[in-house]
Amino acid sequence: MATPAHSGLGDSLSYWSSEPLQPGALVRVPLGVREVLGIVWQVHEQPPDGLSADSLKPVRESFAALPPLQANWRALIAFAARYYQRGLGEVALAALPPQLRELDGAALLRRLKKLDAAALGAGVVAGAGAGADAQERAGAQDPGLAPAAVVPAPSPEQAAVLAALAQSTQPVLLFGATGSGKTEVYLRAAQALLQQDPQAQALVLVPEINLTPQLEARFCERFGAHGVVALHSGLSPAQRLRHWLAAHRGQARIVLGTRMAIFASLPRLRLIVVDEEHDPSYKSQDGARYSARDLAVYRARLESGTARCQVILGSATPALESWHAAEQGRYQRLQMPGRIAGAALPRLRLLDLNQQPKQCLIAPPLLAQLAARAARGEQSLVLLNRRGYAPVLACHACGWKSDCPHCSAHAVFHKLDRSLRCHHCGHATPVPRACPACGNLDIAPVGRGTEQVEEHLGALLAEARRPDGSPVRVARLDADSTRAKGSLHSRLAAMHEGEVDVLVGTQMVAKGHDFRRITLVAGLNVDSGLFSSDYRAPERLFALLLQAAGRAGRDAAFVAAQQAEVELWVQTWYPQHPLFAALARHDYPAFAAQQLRERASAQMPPFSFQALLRAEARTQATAQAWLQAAADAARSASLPGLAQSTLYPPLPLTVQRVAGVERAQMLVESPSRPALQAFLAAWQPLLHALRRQPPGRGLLRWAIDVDPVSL
DNA sequence: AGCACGCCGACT
DNA sequence: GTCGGCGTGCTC
Repeated sequence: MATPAHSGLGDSLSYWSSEPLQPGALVRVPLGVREVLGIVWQVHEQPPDGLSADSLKPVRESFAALPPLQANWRALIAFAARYYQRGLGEVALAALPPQLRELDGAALLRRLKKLDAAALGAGVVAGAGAGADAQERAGAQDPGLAPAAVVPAPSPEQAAVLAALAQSTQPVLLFGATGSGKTEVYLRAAQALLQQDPQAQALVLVPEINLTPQLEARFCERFGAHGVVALHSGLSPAQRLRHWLAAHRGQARIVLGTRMAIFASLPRLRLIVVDEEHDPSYKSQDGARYSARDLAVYRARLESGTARCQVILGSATPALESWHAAEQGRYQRLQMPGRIAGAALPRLRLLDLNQQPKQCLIAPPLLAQLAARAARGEQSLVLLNRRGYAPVLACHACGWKSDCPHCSAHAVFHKLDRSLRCHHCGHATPVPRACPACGNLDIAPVGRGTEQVEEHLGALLAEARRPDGSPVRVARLDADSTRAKGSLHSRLAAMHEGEVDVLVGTQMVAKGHDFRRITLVAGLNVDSGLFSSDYRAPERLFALLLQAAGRAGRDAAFVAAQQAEVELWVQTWYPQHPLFAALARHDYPAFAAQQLRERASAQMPPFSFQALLRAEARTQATAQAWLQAAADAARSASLPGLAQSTLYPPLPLTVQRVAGVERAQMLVESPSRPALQAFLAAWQPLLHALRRQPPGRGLLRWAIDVDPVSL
């Protein structure tokens, strides 16, 4: 009747209970020597499939104070487990707040009482803990749906989209330029639905934890803080449990979160928003490798069985998969091409590096622009997708390079703390005085990172002045500079206050942040995105540059007052590349059409479906041998779906070794999703068995990645 | 996945 | 003599 967190064993285990239990009820059951949390999945009158009644252990206790997990939630979990080829119990239990696993019935009851008392104190919900009761009252009290004082009137574009949303019965792809006011559409769509149904709940997903606070602020401002909770891995275990319970008991009307929030228990879910739906962070890279965006679409359809549940995928640069679905009519496309209040879209300025002095990090015309804009009190954003000072340190005498001892990658030179750090495994060593191989003192950094750009800009702009005559300030924003808690916030605040004129950073700076005085965005090292072996690289580059460009010129009044030229500068050796032509016109549809033509002719996703079998072992040969054995086993068993699928040869990953572990993978591709699914489902038990046999001996881990986003 | 048991190297 | 390394196997 319950499902503990297994992988090798069947999907569910059976227990007996003297009390009647409902499907979805949370229980504690004995498993081996310990007692674990389980979910009642099915209730049988007789012990199922050959189990005798006396071989069953009893359910220790059930959490009667909590309403059971609903059928729709269980269906979502079951689908995710099946589709992504993982154990049911693993997916189900990973979807629950970890602290729930530690609590017994009495402790949970205490927690619920405390929460209800606190809520009562705050004048919110007076639930006694019994689920339906709590949900009734949550709805009846309508926590915080009073609109706040200043609600902007929707623009004509927003109004048209909202009208279309009200009629729509399909998943909606909201294709809106950066700065077109998509968030306002989410807010109003949520408001409309929540007002229609006093118990309805909305789920809003964002790609990164960093983006939740500002979105939370927007929603709280509009709806009041009571009914709004966040759900992401940055919360403390206690907060996470509290917020999860609020959602599960129907007290939270709006749940904001990262990809994991797609599994939140929401008994009255009526709206799902996936903001920046193209963002690769929606694809989980460990455990069950699910796509929160794809599950959002599935979940909305599931919920629609009971009542209307709308799903909105929003982006200025949709994933090609989503764009293709809209072209085919599976999704309804709604557009907001203009920026609110008539703000201009940045003009593209390509800097041909062939025409510039050799080895220059920042071409003179760009440097002049940065100085000129700072002099006028305008801000600039400089984007470079590499942390550290230089990606590698090298000895020119003997050819030594600062390789990580545990990974097949260079250790990055960080000048600020004089360390060599591997960005794959975290291994760090002090920078050597001399070449460790030949003793030569002349070892030098090769290539550039954000630290170096910050340093050089500081030096190059030393003579430049701001309007008040003070020196120009350069700051850096990347994972290193924001490691300390709260430092991201303080750096962003400094940027907002206008204390910083030029902000150098990794793609972190491109996301979401609303800086009013930015008029120039520059991309320094973008060419790797043009010719990468990863076929999704151009898509990602286009999205990154357009998203970064979207940071500039958001405040139309400021731009007008400054008479500023809002520009996106890109340094490249290939200015004639077609990607830039589409970028110059901000023409995502043309770019997407061109990319989709290429994908179609090469039979790549979304025109084919892929899965990866990944293996990790001490040696590359072991990993590959196991993958080969897996392929051989599949062929000799002629598994279903195999005839319509292609198994490619095992290959090492691009970064072959990480933290001393060799990694290899094998691509499976099929023009038919059902065929691929059938094949994977039949393959999985073979893989489990193969793990035990000779080729699997040295294997450390294996996993299937369905719909992988990086190869 | 946890978490036991179980059999071989460096420490109080 | 133990502490503990992770290989192997089990969980209704």
